[in-house]
Amino acid sequence: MEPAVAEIDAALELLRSSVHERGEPVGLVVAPSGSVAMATGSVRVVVAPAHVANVLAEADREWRPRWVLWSNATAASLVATGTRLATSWDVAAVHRLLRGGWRAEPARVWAQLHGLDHHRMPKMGQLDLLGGDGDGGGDDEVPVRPDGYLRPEWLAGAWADSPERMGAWAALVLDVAELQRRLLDALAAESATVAGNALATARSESTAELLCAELAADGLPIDLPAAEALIASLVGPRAATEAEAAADRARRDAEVLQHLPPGSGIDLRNPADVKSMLRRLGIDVPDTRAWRLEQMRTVHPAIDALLHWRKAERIATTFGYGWLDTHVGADGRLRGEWSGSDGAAGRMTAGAGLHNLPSELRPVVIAEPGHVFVRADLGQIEPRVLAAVSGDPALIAATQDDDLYAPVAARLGVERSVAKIAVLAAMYGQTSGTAGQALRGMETGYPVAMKYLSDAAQAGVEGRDLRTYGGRLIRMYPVPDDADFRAVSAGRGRYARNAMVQGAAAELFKVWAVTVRARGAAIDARIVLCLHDELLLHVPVDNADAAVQLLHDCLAEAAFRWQPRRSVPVRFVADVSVVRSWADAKP
DNA sequence: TGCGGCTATTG
DNA sequence: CACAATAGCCGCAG
Repeated sequence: MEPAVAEIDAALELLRSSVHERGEPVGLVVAPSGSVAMATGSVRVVVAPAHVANVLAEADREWRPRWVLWSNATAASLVATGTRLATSWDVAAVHRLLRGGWRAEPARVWAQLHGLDHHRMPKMGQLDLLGGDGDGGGDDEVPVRPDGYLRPEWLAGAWADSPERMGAWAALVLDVAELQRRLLDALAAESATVAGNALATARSESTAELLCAELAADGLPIDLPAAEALIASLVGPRAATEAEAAADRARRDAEVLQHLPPGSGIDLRNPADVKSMLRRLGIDVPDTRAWRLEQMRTVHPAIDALLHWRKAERIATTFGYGWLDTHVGADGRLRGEWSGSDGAAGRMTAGAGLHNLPSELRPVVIAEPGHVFVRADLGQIEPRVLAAVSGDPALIAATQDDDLYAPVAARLGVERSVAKIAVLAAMYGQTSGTAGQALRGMETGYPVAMKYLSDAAQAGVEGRDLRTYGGRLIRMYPVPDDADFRAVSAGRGRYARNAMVQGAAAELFKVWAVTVRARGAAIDARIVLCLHDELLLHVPVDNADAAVQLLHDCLAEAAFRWQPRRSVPVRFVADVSVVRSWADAKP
């Protein structure tokens, strides 16, 4: 039974006052039907699908609450019906921040917050053979069972069966967020240097999930005819039938095979075959990767042909017509799945080739009529982040330069190129080659930063968990007994060393991204791509200059918010350009 | 059918 | 290939 409109208005007014007067966050859930439930500590309201867009738009604009969501699936369903929220507390994102890993469904989050074994969570339809109630007992209308676990029926969707249940589900997510907030407070109390800003990270990571939902829905503008033409130029016209596709494949293969004795039966797609082919040509290589074969292009014509074949084959299989058909809509938008934080260090990831699009294909990423791209990438983000998180005074001083490697080279007394290798080697844990000599200079020149990195590596080797500057848990595990101990633990050391830098960089990047998202709305600047240290905005032509300024201003704001207690702040720089095609931005 | 290895691409 | 990621194809185990 639906409440009368007057009742809803009265309830919304109560909700508004709890947000306005007490600054309360609002739990928000969306049922499959499109109905929405909202809850504060004292008020619950359910809104029918027809009114959701209007009610949420006004509430978001007028009340500005922090919306509490179970996950970005909620944001995705809202975006699908035209609602974009300003800020959120994403329980799944915060769970990943607090505990590492990827899985963060409500049942698991709830169990772990309450100290319950998540391996023993009740499942749907499970009979309790020890004689208890099969459904866990207690009141079905309450989401929590007497044993403390959430009801599997509710988790499977029964929460949406009635307005009362929806209200309870929205109230529950609010309780979960409060428990998470307390854990973050405790974290800050126990380790002010490492996780003092974990609460801020929780907020920016949450809002980044809203951004991900929008990125997935909006997509990246592609000139579809240009893309078809480009692919055709690389692998030929689109095959009409399966047989035609096979013939095209055979024709490409023949370009390589013609350089070999006939009937040698080489499968170019089988690396072992290719390797034995090379051996018959008198070439012995440990593997057949392109960088290794590159130097041997002139040794035998088959090698050059093979490398060309590999290039075309990649377009044909991964970035060919099938890719266009699957991921580019009729509206010319390339859409992929977005994740706000991957399992390791917390970078954003994307599917559909959005993060590994070959540079050859970038020319077809073209702004829509009346629009331009404003592209910005952060300069030398990782060493600057290392300066910030380690607090190394000399490295912080180096960040004041537009080119951080220039003062580093001066301090080490080496060429700039050597300084760059040394800094990167320190962050990645490289010890071999030319890096070794330069690294010794780093030890004396930047001891604080180097100790930060070696402490991280040591923790990794010993299997001790770490937290990034923003509070993300980097889970480390003991090296298994049967493993090659030295090799595996060295790998763990490199992984840990890098995760602390890459993870912190990802956190700063997301603060920047959500700041741009928020401030950019006023000039219709939409983020259409996030690429680890790069933002691509799609902007009306007339607002391009404003967007350039916006990107710089938001970086300054993000850097300030991200490193709140530094008396000498690290300087971050962005290279910004206005372009019609993404390819035009390439330096 | 799922998984590890190899390969290619990106930051 | 020093760190991270997605993705496709191959051979092999089950």
